[in-house]
Parts: sequence; structure tokens; C-alpha cells
Amino acid sequence: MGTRHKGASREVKALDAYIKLMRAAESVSARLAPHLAKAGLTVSQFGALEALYHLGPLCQRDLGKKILKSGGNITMVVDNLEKRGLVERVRAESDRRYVTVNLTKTGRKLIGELFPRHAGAIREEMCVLSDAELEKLGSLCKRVGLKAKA
Amino acid sequence: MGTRHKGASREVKALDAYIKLMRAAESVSARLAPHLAKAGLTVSQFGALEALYHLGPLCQRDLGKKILKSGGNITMVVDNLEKRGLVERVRAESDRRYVTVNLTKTGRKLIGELFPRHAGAIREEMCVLSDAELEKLGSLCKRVGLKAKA
DNA sequence: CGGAGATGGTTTAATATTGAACTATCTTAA
DNA sequence: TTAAGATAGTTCAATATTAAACCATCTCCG
Repeated sequence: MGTRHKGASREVKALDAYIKLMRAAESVSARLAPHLAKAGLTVSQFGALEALYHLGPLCQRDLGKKILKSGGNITMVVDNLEKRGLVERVRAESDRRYVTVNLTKTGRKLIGELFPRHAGAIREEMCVLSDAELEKLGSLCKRVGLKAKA
Repeated sequence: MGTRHKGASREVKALDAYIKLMRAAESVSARLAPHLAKAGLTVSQFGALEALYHLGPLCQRDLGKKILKSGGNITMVVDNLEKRGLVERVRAESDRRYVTVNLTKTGRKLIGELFPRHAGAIREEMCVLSDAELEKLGSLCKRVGLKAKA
């Protein structure tokens, strides 16, 4: 068997794994999103609140890094959260370029109640895998995801 | 150790795997998208062309199922592909509710050239994993993704 | 000091995305 | 045959998303 065939087979395996990875992520997201929608939150809005909840106040740039979104997008997501009174913007005194995003009392209450429920829903989604399989999946995904830095 | 602690540990594992799954999918997508953008295509547009290329003409509903998008979205994606002359809509004679989407000669040429290059890029993205690991990742993802039907 | 360049955020234009309301068409059953 | 219900597609409103242009601010020299 020549390298040409070997290369083709390798490519099929890579494509197949890639497609299944994407489908899994999309399927799980799609099944989880309605859960958040009931609380009137989009996935990004939830992600932002969750980051602020677990990491404390962040500037928009750091928030963007955490939820893997562009600067322009963060402006809009924070805009919408601010309109609903869930977060507030505070211009940093030391360096006036930075805007720190803080959870309001209302926002903290919402995410504090929602997060445990959402975590439960995620556990339900992943329940088809055993503990060992979850770890295996996590470690494989981590390597694929981090490939960028290589 | 009581069930409470066991349950919590299980939840942490599930959350951790979930986050890594999402990150991996987003990271790979983000690294792949610029590749398509060079050809002036978005991920959805590429997905639609690729489905038509490998499966033949499809009605919009089937196209939506293939690329996991809503009906309203398909209308727009096909609109934009049609504007660029890559696909054409044909109203079905037998049942006039259906619109069949066909690749044009231009569209077929584009996806025919682009697909192999894109597949190569995907292989590069997945190259951190061995063949066996790719299969393992694929099978775990498949089970998580298909959980919906359960 | 003062300009050059870097950095954080906003705005804008284009496309994506969904759910819901709506139109057109088909099917079914009374 | 015809009215009711199902189905395919479109439209609309809202938000997401990005890249690029842009403004404000800061830092670092010279």
C-alpha cells in the first residue's frame, strides 16, 4: 500500500472525526440553548455572566478572550446585558481605555440561580458517557482545541 | 463518601468535558473559517455547497437538516449563494411547495476545487491525534451528539 | 514636551441565526 | 368537493458575529 492511499485514509479519518466533533458540539448547544432562552438569555449572554460570576469583574477585552468572541461582539453583548440591568460598565480610573464590567445585584442573583440548573442540564446531556469516557473525551478535545498554539 | 459528593464529582467531570468539547469545536472552526473566507464563503455557505456537491440537488428543507440550520436561515444562505451564481432555485413540478437547489457550473467548479483544499486544512487541524485517537474521539462525539434521539 | 505607535472600545456593514407570523401548496377526510 | 390541517418556503424582528474603520487613551521614545 503506497503513501498515497495511506494519506487518503488518514484524511478520511480526520474528516470523519472533525464532522462528528462539530455535530456533537452543535447538537448539544442546540439542546441546551432553549433552557437558557427560558431565562431570556442567549448562549453568549450566559457565557459572559458566568465568566463574571466565577472570575469577578473583567474588562471587555478579557471577557472577549474568555468567551472567544470579538471585541465588537462583546460591546453588543454587554450592551444588552446592561439594558436589562444585569451588569454595569465602569470606566477604569487608572487607565481610562479600559471598561470594567461588573455584575449588578440582579445579575448576580440571576446567574447564581441559573448556573446550577444549567450545570445540571449539561450533566444530563453528557450522561451517555461514563466517567472515564468523559475524561478521555475531554483530553482529546483539549489537544485538538489547543493545537493553535503549536 | 455519600451520593451527594459522588454526584458533585460527576457533575464536575461532565462540565469539564462539555467545556472542552465546545472549546475544541470553536477553536477549530475559528482557525478554519479564514481559509474559507479567502474564497469569499462563510461556513454555512460552504456547508451548503458541500452538501449539494456530495449529495446532489436538495430541497431547502433537506439542506437545512444537513447543515443543522433553521428554515429561515436557509432562505438567506441560498439567497446569497444564488446572488453569486453558485446555485439556482428550481420550483418542483410535482409538488410546487418544494424548491430544489442545484449547483450551477460555476458553483460546482468552486466547491470542487475548494473541498480538497479544505479537507487538507482539516487534516492539518486534527493532526495532533493518532488514527486510533481520531476514531475514539469520533465515536465519543457521536454518542454525545446523538443523545437527542434517546 | 510631543509625536509614533500600541491598545481598548465603539461603530458600521454584511451575513448568520432563530422563532414566530405568514403565504402558498398539498393531503386528507367528511 | 371542500374545509381542515400539514408542510415548504419566505418574511420579519431581534440578537449574534466578524472584520474593518475609527476614536480615545496610554506608552515609549527622541
